[in-house]
Amino acid sequence: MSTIRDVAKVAGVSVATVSRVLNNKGYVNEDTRKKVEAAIHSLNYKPNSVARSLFKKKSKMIGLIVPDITNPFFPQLARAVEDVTNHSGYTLVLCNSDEDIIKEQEYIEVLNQKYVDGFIIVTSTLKAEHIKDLKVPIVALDRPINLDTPTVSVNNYEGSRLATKFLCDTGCQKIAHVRGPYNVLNADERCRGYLDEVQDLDWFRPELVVNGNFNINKTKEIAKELLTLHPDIDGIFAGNDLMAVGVIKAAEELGIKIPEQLSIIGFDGITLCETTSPELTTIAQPIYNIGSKAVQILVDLIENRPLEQNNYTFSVELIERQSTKPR
Amino acid sequence: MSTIRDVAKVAGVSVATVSRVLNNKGYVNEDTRKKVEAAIHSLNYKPNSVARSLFKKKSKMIGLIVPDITNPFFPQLARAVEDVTNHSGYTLVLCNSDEDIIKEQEYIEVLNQKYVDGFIIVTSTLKAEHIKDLKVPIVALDRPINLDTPTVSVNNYEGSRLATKFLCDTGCQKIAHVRGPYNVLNADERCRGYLDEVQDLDWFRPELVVNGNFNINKTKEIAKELLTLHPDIDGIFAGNDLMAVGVIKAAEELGIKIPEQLSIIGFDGITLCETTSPELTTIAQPIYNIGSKAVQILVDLIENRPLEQNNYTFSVELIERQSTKPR
DNA sequence: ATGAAAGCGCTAACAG
DNA sequence: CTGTTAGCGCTTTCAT
Repeated sequence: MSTIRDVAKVAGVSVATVSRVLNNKGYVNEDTRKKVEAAIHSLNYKPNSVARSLFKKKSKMIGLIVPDITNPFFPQLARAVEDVTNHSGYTLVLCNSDEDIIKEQEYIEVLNQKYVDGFIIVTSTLKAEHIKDLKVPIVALDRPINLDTPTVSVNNYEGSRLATKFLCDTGCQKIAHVRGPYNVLNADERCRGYLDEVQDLDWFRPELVVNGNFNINKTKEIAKELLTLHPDIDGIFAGNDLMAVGVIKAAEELGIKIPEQLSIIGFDGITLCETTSPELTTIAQPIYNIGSKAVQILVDLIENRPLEQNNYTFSVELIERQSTKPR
Repeated sequence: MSTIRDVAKVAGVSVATVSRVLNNKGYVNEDTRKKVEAAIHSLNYKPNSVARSLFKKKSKMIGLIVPDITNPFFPQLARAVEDVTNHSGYTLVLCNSDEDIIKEQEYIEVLNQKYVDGFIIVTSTLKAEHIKDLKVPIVALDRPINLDTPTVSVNNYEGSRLATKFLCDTGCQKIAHVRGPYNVLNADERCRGYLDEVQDLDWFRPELVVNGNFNINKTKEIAKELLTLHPDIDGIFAGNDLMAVGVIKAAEELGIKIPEQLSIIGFDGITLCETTSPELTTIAQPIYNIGSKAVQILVDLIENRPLEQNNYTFSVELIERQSTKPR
């Protein structure tokens, strides 16, 4: 590996001049520039990014922390984030926190040491106090951290009303909700949307809301219980697609026909919806767009461009497939 | 952020001494060590890892390059790799190459600049020539790169014979194979296993092997065609689980009952197998173990411990579910 | 056992 | 327009 000194020597100039042409900064005569470029080329010189980082306290890396890389929603999201990150001239470091605040903090610590330029974080555990000492910008994705932190998410409340209304409109008479974990804001919002849509209807009972914890197997068990206890349930809105799959599994084991006897609708719009039988009707998030927007905002912040807004809320869309009756 | 100088000043010693206690290296008097540790503590000092990297040309990071993070096999693998990486005191940088040799090379280039200590690579495009200049160790995972590069994979050939034999044993009379992309070694091996098992049987025809490219939708289309052309096919071995799902979809659209009329078996053993209806019989790889072993080897290489073997081949296991007839 | 000083490869004043 | 030089924060000889 050749260094800036080697280039300077070959080009017959000083390291400062080489640095200037490298960074397109300051005056440099056209002829010397040519000489330097030739030297760079002939030596196949690449500036050492660690040395650069040490001086600049920047790294051209951004960190993405997600709670569970094995939930297909996050690879799809990460894919979008990676794309835009690369196109913006940065490198993505993808970290999996297991929703564990210790791991989250360790990753933040390590990456911070490495001078990452910013973070995109999906978290329900990290609070304002945990990030207040960070000198680099942060964008909260999917779930807000606090009001000060720029946030990109979708309209979970509207989406869940849409889902619930759709079940009503297609003839469901008793609709249950399998919600995600408490204190995960999107799960709470989706639950609130469901409640606001149905809680004044005469068939409504609080027992129709159960917690599936964003987990297939947990949901399968709890849905079996629910459907056994209330055999007249004919519609279930699951707080995410993973849990909707759990509901399908439960119905299957109980010999309940979908959608004839039971309609199911999920939330997220991951590709998994198309692999189940029946394929899953869902409220689809614009996954690529939210990932992409989060990076754009972060890069704007890193490069000191002012933000137009602090919060971006995307809208969701109902995608009708086979797990619900046609409208 | 305090520096080693601040610590030295507070402790009343030189930076060299601080460095010595930091690294547990060289002689340092017990009392001075205490003083230094106290200073470190009181300043909440953390050594700057970029400065350290610059000097040592190491970074305590390892890079993992996978071809497609949205194929659920890779998140599961990445999860294992991340786990062991962290436990070994390293940080994982997860990169998605889209099977694109340009992106692979860019990632290698960038990470190399950042002094990553080693790479774990899953690739079918990268060849020996592309990595020969790398000074850091590399481990090939899932797919070999060349004979010199330590490789961790599974016995694809045996696994596919096992799958094919199982279809025969459960009464299938005409078995087709949906293979993965050409020149992806595991796809080639799985195809070879199938062929060696059936090509001498009288019903065998070369047209029974079709290419699904490791892709659900591609497979669905091609399987519909195949099953229409050869309605007497009663067993399909798919080269991975994703393609097996494509086959399920195709059968569904054609009104073919699984497993009564058609048995399907996949390969990989990803969790997706349990979300389909019927659930998918598959040849399961020990995903966690292969990821884990790859890291162990890489870390041994990085830390100059000799390798016991250059190649680790794990065995696979048949998991019977609902997409095949019981034995 | 400890300290002074050189240097990892780069950038940015500052001087000329 | 170009060169000299002082760091960025750390590790490691080499003296003492």
